Amino acid sequence: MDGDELVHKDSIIQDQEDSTSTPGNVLADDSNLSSDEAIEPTMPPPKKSRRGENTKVVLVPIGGGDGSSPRSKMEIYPPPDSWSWRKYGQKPIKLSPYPRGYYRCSSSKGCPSKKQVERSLIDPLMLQITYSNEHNHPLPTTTNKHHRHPTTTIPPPTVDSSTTSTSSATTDTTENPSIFATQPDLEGFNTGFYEFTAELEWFSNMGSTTMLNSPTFVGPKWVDVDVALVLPIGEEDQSLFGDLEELPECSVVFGRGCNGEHSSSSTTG
DNA sequence: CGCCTTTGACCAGCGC
DNA sequence: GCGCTGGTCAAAGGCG
Repeated sequence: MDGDELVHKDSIIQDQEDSTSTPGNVLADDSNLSSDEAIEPTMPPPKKSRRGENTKVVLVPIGGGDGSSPRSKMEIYPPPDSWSWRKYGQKPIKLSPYPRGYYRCSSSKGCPSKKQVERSLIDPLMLQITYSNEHNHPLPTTTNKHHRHPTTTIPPPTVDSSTTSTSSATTDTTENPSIFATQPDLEGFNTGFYEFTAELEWFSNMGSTTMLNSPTFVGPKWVDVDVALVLPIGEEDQSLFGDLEELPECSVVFGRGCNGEHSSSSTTG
């Protein structure tokens, strides 16, 4: 399961924009990423369809570089990107044992950019972030202007020894946020690709990126990933998505959802 | 004082 | 046409 291990340590980005983009030019598509949001003329009318929108799905391993058990579930930090996100809702997903968080860009009033954060079905250690729309404003120059520590009183973990290590006293994450406060050499990343990572700037912060081009599990089913971005993630991200803890009732739902698919990819150890 | 998180309710879209 | 699920809005509470 070496291959799977890779996924656990890295994140995966994929364009989920209808079929306008072909798997073949996914890499070249990065240059079109800026225009992909521009909605091509062939795009269907902007009707309020709940799917098939201009969205980018990102799989982020919350297992951290070490891939050890998640921690700091009691603490949540702002999204590890230069954008300011404000949570405006959270709902349990039918096919997912974990709730889905809805975030909206608060960097600008009229910014339509949104993102949904949910934990992967097959890999509880993976976070699936779906970015919608594009920011209609420049990236905040002041890195991490908002760095609050919302002492979100998340209900005590369901003591699920299978997924959580019940590591309560883990305040060491307070050090990691600093990495977001100091934007690394993004200039070295100034390419067409950056256009795309503009909203995923935190990815570029990682420095190391890897493109994948293989089927990836998206939501309740596997799909052909147009483009996948693999990068490491810090445990601060785990904290960020700490609120995506399993739902108490999900144990039942999860049972049917993780039939063989789940074990086929995760639970390597 | 301002901003963010949390929770519940309501509305819209999709599938059967 | 009905039911279900997903997505968004609004109100309340808490913290910096």
